[in-house]
Amino acid sequence: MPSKTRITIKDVAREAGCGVATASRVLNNSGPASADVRKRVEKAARSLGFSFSATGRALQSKRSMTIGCLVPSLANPVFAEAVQGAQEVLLGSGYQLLISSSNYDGAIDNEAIATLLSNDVDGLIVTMTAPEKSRELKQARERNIPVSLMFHDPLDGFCSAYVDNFEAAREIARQFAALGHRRTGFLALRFATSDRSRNRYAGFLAECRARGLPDPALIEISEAEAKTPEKLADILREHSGLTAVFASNDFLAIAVQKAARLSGWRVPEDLSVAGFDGIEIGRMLDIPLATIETRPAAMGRQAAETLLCALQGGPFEQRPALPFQFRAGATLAAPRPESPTAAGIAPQPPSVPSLKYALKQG
Amino acid sequence: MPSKTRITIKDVAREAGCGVATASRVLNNSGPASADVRKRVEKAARSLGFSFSATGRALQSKRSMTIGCLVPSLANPVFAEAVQGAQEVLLGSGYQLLISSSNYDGAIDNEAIATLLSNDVDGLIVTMTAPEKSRELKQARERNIPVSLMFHDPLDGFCSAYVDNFEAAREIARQFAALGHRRTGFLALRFATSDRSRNRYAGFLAECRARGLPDPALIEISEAEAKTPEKLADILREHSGLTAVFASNDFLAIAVQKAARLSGWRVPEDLSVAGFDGIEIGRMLDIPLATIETRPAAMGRQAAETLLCALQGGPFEQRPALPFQFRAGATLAAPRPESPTAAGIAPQPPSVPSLKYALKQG
DNA sequence: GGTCAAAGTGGAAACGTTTCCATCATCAGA
DNA sequence: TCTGATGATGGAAACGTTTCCACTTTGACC
Repeated sequence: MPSKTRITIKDVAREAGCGVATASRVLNNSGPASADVRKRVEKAARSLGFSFSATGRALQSKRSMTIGCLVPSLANPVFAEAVQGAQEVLLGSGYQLLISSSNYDGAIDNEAIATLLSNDVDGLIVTMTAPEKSRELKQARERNIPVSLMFHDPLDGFCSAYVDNFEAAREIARQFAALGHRRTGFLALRFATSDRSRNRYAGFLAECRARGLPDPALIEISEAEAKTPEKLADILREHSGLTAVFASNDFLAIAVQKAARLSGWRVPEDLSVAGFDGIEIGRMLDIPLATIETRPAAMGRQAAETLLCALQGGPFEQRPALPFQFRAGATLAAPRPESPTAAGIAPQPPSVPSLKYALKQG
Repeated sequence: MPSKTRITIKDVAREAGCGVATASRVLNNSGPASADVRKRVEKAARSLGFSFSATGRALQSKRSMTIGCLVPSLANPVFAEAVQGAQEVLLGSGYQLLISSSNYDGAIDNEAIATLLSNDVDGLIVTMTAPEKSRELKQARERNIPVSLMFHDPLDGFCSAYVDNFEAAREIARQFAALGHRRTGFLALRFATSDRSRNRYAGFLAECRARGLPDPALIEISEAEAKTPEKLADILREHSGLTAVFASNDFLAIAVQKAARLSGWRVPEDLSVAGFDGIEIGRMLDIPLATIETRPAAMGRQAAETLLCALQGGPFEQRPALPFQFRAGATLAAPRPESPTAAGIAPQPPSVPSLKYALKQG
């Protein structure tokens, strides 16, 4: 077998009959060269099929043209879309995305960052369990490597592309309250490891208290339970008396509807349900899902843009939180009047299924 | 600002009072070293916070410990899950994933591969528009870089982790036929650029013909149409007389149901619908979606495993196609008896909503 | 005490690039 | 014709590793 080894700039220079310095200048358009040698070098490069070794370049220029990206999991469409957004921004920039995922494991988070750092990434885009106490993330800053967070509230010296989970959750509480719900619950997945989940609960709780309503029940569930409607139904039955449930993401909200159906409850007549994230499919459902609409791709784009700006010598500055929007669905209605706590409050018709909405471009 | 520059093995050697060769041997456990110097080097490395530069290593060892991965888009959960699967396999292996996406653009596909190659990747995992005619992919082979395809039927010298779309689509045709459907349609997204979509149609068509049924209508739609149920409804109305539609993926199948509802049709009484992929959410729906269940994550895992095996000196061999399984839902029923073509065929009850199923581990 | 093998050690080359610097030719202006 | 400037060119160093090789030290055995 011919087993061609890599073709280097030396090969090109030899073929063109010039020095490597000249070949480099020609191929990079980075210095003077006669028309003659220029032609020879270009021809040689083409005929040999030469392409630069990013490694050689990185070593000499101290810039790897690589950006590290860490997310909990690409199996979660929210993160996958964010990465896709970042990828799109980076596409024409010359930067490559080195990706890692931790499967929601805090220890792996930090390991992954260390690995990315030792891969000489020029910047980092990160969503992780506990950025505020990550030694590795601090190391990145000490090395003057810009770090863009995604989905997290802004932190110390890092920028973040995020949506205000606290405020968004308050909006859900408002919607529930406006319909007359008093006994509500928050269904939390990965509460311990997700600051998003915690912020959503905090906002939900704060607004309920501000309105003099009882504290919402905090119902933590495992991933296994989240994807098994039967188990979910059992859990919901343990929390009888709830008239509205706020699920910490849309997928969970859809599972809750399935669980409700298994228990013989109707949504929204017997139970109102709201989600979070605003995945596309929620609008396609028979009973469109009420939810907070966010733009994960826009977060990825913003994180990448901020980073790119810093890498190109511009300022590295925090931008305002990305907008969210309440999407009315058909999963919300007033609680049944026979519920004693809701007595006296006039029931309202459920939201119209397909409401027009628009989000500012992210 | 202190602006610490990178700490190299030279710094460690100086701090430990030994040569770099010795420091390297200690830190890699790759050669003899006295207990004394070993201790000094390790202490120095720790106190300086040393970590290897992957770039320096790559340059010298000619192995970048990096695997390039190209998919059409991470916004499609099928691909995102596949990448996640690959990532999981690679996690402990020391290999990093360098990722690219082309947004279904064949030109970008090839550019992206060229870029990955110039990043000295040790292997490639690829899903693209036209692998069979990609010059860049051939280049990879000439450089002896192993290439694992995903989702594509096996090709020339490349291995592929795939599911047999042709056979799977035949299964859908069988299910339709068994219920008595004659006038069927295939709803195709990105037919021109997706061999998966084409293979599915081919299998569907072949089985219909084998049974003496009329050719299914091939209905190509745009992405904009796919995510706008109103437009989809218009399109479906143009193809009146169809009693069953096979959508080329689950998301589309769900959109079809929405569209049918908009037209006042009921699923499955007025229209049977089947999807493809087997996304989790399909099972949570009010009317669970009949579909072909595949395991994208398993494809990613297999692609990565095959590659890893080759990179570690083992054989690089094609494995059999990954299993698929028909998932019965509630979106399938016999056509209405008033349909003249279906007269005389006994209508069957719709499939049970929640059928137990199991897939062999991928 | 002398010989030899083994273990310990560090200098230097190599990987592919870019860039600094020195050299050389050319040419305009005096 | 000479001077100085300008443009073209290539040698060599540097980036951070690993590994080859040569050298020194140690210790065992006769």
